[in-house]
Amino acid sequence: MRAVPEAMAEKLMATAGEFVASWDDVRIDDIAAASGVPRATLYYYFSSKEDILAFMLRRMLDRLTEAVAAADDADDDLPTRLAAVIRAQLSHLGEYPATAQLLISNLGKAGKLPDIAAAINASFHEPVRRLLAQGAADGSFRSVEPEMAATALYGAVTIIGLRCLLIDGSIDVDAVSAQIVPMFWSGLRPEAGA
Amino acid sequence: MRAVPEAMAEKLMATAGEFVASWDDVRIDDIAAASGVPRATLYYYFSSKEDILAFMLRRMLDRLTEAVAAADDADDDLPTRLAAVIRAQLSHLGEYPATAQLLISNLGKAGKLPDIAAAINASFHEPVRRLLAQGAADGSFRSVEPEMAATALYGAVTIIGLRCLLIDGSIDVDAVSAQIVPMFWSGLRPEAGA
DNA sequence: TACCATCTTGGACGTGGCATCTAAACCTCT
DNA sequence: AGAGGTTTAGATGCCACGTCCAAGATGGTA
Repeated sequence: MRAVPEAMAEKLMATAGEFVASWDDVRIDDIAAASGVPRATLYYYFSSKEDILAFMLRRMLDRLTEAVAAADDADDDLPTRLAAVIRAQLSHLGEYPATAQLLISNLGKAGKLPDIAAAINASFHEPVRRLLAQGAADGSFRSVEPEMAATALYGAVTIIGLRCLLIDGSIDVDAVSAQIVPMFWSGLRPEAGA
Repeated sequence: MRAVPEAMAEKLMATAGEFVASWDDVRIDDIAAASGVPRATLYYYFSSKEDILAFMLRRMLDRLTEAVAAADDADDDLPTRLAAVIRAQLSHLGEYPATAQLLISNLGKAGKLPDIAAAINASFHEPVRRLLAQGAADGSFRSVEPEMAATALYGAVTIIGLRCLLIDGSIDVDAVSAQIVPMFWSGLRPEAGA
């Protein structure tokens, strides 16, 4: 597989919004027209339509992985770090709404590609799992099974982000964080003093 | 659209497992062969391949809606009812793993069908939202925004269920519930007395 | 400049799967 | 027995994907 030129990658990512409706209904010619990259050129770099999708998803997830890593400051305490990671994930979903929706809408195809599945894990699941495991060990968090708790958080954050995108068209990261982080922190149990 | 005979519906649901790999890679002829329903007959009842998928998803979701409604006993207190609803959802995912995965893998296609989206809402989101709203009003739950909290729970439960199916091949409802219900209830905050 | 490898692109083409159509059975009533 | 709905096999049209080719552009090197 040839290395995709940066200019072309940008053109593709910029037009991802056109394809959100339904990947199956998008023809290769549509992708060519929307991105300005001729069809023959697309096939020079990509082996199939699915390969184009995989490229866009991988690129989006790689950026997310970086953004999450950058947001996680090892100097802070664990609850702060967890909140920062969740914020970064939400914020990234809001920044690349089209590719994010593309990812969710095509989990089936994405799941078949091992590297995409690994990228999802690296961006969403693994950072959270690590923080939870650390926190369970040093008492910063209640002792929960890190694996399952991480999955729960991943599911909650992703679906909430997606729902915001579908309903509002964008994500108000501050407002959403303010809602959900305390919920993760304190649960649904009523305040003792209330 | 003609009413699908019950026998045929059962045949289709029974063979859903064959199609999990990737709906796109399944040909109409494969569906015919696997289910024993001839191709021409399929087209007598369904207008397209997508329509067959929609039918299976709708049927699965309708059953889930019923199962959740049946599990929710209005005589119990709200935390118990919420736990029961979550159990029912998990249990149903485990009972129909093939269709459940089919649903998640094809959210994109499902999203195009408004009635499927409504059915997802009716099965997963709405029952939880109602309980949370009630609980916030009468003090059984901490006062959270029911809309967002319901989405969070829906995301967490669904993704956890799916992950169990992918990794273990089945869902141990008791074990999973025992893990996540306390987590939803008490959050990640360490026990005061710990 | 001349040359070569790589990239870029338009257009023609083969293939395979979806969906349609037809017509022949096959019920199940009345 | 006749009418109206159902079930089915097979032929066909169509459309999108992916392949191929041949001609130009580009850029580095002798």
